[in-house]
Amino acid sequence: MESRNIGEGVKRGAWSKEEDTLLKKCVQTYGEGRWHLVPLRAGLNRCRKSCRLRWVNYLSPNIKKGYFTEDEVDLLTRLHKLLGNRWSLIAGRIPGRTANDVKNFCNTHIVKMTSSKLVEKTKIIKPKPHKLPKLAMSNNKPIFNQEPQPNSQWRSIVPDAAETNKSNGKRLYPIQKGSFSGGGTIEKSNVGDIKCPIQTDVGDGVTVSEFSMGFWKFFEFDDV
DNA sequence: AATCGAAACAACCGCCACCCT
DNA sequence: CAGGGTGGCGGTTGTTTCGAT
Repeated sequence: MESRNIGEGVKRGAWSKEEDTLLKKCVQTYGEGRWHLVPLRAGLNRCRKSCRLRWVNYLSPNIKKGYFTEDEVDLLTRLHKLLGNRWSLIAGRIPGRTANDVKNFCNTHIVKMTSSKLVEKTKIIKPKPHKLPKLAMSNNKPIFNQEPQPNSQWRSIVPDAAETNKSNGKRLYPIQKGSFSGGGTIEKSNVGDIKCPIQTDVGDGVTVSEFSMGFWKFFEFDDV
């Protein structure tokens, strides 16, 4: 790939080893974030976005390189069916893989698979009414970070990981299953089948749609 | 060995949400 | 509250690599 200098003299195109070294040193010294300061701190003639992208997709020590394993493909396929093109969200559930990796993989494999006649169309099962223990509510909103009840089925609510479902604007709250301790590596043995959404009346006129996949459980609140 | 098309990978762009002033 | 700056995301494009002919 040729390097191009366009516009304000900021370098574009492929990164050299020297640039990688400068960026690595900078992030190791100052930490991730504050990307607008990185070009200055690192002495790089690159824009903030380019620096961030290079680190996130290539230089970060957490990145797993190489082919996707069978388990990863299996998990990725399930997550893509559930979440659609939410690449960063999917990548967050597959240790070591970046959103760009996931996106590239899906663009070359999953799109092909779903357009193939070899793959059966996913059967859509209509949600069924389902009663769950009533959630603690305040002003028609669920209260998070509550202590798990002795007999509660779910615990470790993760409000920081809440996402907005772009198709309907509702909020998705991932909740970790109580039988699994911690948020460690996803193993195939921990990942069960994706279940169809279940609608639950939690009281106060609030309906919750529930998805579950392995030790992750998603609640989608109709009132937000 | 050369050529060509497909696949894989890397990077850019535009947009949007959030935060701060 | 409004506006600007920043970070992050998804879509897209460009380049490289690989495999078949």
